[in-house]
Amino acid sequence: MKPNARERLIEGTRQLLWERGYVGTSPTAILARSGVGQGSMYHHFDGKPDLVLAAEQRSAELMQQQIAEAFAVEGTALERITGYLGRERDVLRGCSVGRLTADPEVMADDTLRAPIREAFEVLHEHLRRTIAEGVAAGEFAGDLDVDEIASAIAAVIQGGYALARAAQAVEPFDRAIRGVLSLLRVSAPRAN
Amino acid sequence: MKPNARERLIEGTRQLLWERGYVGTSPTAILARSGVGQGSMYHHFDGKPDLVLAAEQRSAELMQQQIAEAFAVEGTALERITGYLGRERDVLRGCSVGRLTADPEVMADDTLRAPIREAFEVLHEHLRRTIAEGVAAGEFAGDLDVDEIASAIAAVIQGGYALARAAQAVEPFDRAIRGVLSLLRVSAPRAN
DNA sequence: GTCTATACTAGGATAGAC
DNA sequence: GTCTATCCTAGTATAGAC
Repeated sequence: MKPNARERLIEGTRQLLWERGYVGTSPTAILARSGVGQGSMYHHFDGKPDLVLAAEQRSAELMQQQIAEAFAVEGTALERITGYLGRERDVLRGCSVGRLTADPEVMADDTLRAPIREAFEVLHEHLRRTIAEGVAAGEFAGDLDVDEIASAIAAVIQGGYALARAAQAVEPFDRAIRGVLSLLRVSAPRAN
Repeated sequence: MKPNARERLIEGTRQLLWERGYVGTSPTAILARSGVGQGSMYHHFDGKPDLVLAAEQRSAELMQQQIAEAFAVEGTALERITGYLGRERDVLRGCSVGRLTADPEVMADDTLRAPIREAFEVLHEHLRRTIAEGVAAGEFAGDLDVDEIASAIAAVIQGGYALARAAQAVEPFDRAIRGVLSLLRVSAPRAN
């Protein structure tokens, strides 16, 4: 029961976009990666942008699933945030969604940019809500701006990938994550 | 006295790399941007990788200059860090050095990766030292790991660009910066 | 639906004139 | 040193057979 051509094209394109971005992803490479022929691709999709959009939507969907799962667990706010940040990640590969922010073709086209924007909005909303709960529970300092902290945490993840890739080592990513978590922890009202 | 062809090729390539990355930067585009002819390019450089390396080195050099300037000012540790984070930046354009971490061709080649790695090392070192001074001066909590905080701050900058580009708005970048600074401030020993 | 054949443009580099 | 002409391959898409 091998997956159908359409599915394989989406997944092949998704992988290539993740590794090489929009310009770096050629139809020829997609066909080779997906193991289908030229005609099959143009039967299922209008062309490269159409196929890319489908692949982006898939990546965004997967990211949103992982976010939902990570934040659905029981625990304190700090535990849930720590859990999401500590998820198993192929750090040197980076983020399949964040990678696309580097592509001018994607950023310049509102349709192609939408899945990226939405995935980050969903992450921000989960972080925001969790941080607000933590503040309410006295876990974090009450004078923190929840949107600012949420953006800082999301940025640490994305930027952590960049630092790690530059060093070709996972350590800078892990350090950055531990750093922001230690700041969050230390921000706790003196009660603790 | 227009700049010579060599200089214009480096600057044109630097701009294109910044916008479009390695695969997205074609010799043809470089020539158009630089206003020189084909022969001129292959006279001064061995080919695309050689020219790209020169352009990368220029970007890394500029980044290191800006870092040195920002951290050379008088002030508390927090003021110097805030100063660097608040530097004037074309946020939606992103980081000319960080952009290249997305390129597999650059990351896979140690020579092409070196300028990126070094620029981030220099930034890390300045942040690390400044944070250590802040801890010594009682500005920040003493139980913070300076390397972790330095990595977190560097990551917020790079990740902030990604968030801003995804939203096509500067606000997420600014929020992330304010967020990490507020955590740093709030981490201060209760003395304040 | 999927394949192969074909077409056209652009990427990347060389040769040789000036 | 710089330019134009030329070359070959790969990117992107269409046509039409099976």
